Amino acid sequence: MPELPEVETVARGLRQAILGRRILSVTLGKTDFIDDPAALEQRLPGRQIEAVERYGKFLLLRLSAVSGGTRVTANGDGAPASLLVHLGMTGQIAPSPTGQPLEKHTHVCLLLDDGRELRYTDARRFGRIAYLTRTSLAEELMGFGADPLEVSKEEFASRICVRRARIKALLLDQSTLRGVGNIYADESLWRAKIHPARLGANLSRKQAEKLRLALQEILRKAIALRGSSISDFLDAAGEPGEYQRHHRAYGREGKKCYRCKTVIRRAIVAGRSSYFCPNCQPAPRGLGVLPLPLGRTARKRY
DNA sequence: CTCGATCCCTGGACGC
DNA sequence: TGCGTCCAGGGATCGA
Repeated sequence: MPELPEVETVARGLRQAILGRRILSVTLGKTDFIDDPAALEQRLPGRQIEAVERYGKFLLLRLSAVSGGTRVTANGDGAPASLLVHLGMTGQIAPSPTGQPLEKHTHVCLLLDDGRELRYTDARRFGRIAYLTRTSLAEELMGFGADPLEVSKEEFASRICVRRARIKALLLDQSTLRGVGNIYADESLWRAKIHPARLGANLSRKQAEKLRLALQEILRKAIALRGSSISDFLDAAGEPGEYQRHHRAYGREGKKCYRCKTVIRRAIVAGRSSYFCPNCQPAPRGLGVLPLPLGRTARKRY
């Protein structure tokens, strides 16, 4: 489940591997997760990969203008462009030697000028790929929230402490913060000792700041360890991450809290499985019941 | 504004 | 062994 640290890991790997390469041709498999498949086939060949950036959970491949002969036409066809890639749940992107058998669920192959292929595989196709011009990229990036690694104390508080939504929902909301997913939301809430069902507006400034610092420390450590590999995350070199060994809440239902030995619980908050310590992360007042993961009717009082 | 429900999709886990 | 069912989850969308 690629979140900010995993996508950052992939971006760093790609930067090492494909920066400066030119795209010669495009081969597509299933395209139902690609915004405009024809645009990939027609607009990518001839462009050089000039930069690999991360924006929230998106990878952004900055592409040169089309070189050689082709002029930038009035509608901007040859102008610099970019390829936006979201890995969804199971997306992987990595260069392979041409001729190596295709992994199952390979849906995009970009033939590069060094003889390798940049391949995108995605079993569930929850990912997204889009060819974007300067204008459509700008539109795409509007509406994203703050970078959690850069956000200031003041901006974080102003985005969280005025909201009536649950803090778990706010952390997951890409228009509030960009890049946080289920794992790092739960980990940062555990570290900051905040229950996932608390409302943003009910957090004190001090708690919000504690959460911001916890989130930043966790994201930095996770990047240093090249992300969390839960089921199938692999970086651009095909290597798993290490941060899953440091999880304190996520995936630990029924196990003891590292701080207080209380059994970690799981409940559905903001529509997602949420792991928390019911002792360290006290439930907000008035929270009667939270749905449990199994069954629509099964409910439990906290 | 915020909520839950629904859909997308496949592989893995689990029950029988 | 094999089949059916449930479940994971990021994001879009829609109605309450």
